[in-house]
Amino acid sequence: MSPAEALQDERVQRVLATVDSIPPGRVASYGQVAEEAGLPRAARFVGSVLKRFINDDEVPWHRVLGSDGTIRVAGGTARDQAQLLRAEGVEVRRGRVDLAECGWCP
DNA sequence: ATAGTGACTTTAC
DNA sequence: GGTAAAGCCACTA
Repeated sequence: MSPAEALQDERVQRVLATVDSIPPGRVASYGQVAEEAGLPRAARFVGSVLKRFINDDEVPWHRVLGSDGTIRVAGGTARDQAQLLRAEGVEVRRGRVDLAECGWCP
């Protein structure tokens, strides 16, 4: 494995680890996750990674939302995300989550 | 190396 | 409270 390859893989691993570290019943924004992962402004990158891992049951991608707690997901995936969040005890209203109540505080 | 793209964020209207 | 534009990072072609 080449160094560069390992590096980009490490970034992904970092993001996944951060998302996995989000406690149940809590949600975090892309920027928040990116910052904790060591990529202060790579919120877009975080989204891209999560998109690739939607089929992965080991990653709680549904706990990651927009900066205002709004679900920035396209398609029917948003409904699944809201449903998953509700199943964890997160109150989802009109495609939105109350960050003041369920926001992740690291 | 250049250009285009994306589940973002912030500021302004 | 929506819509628009610019800025940001990393990836892919």
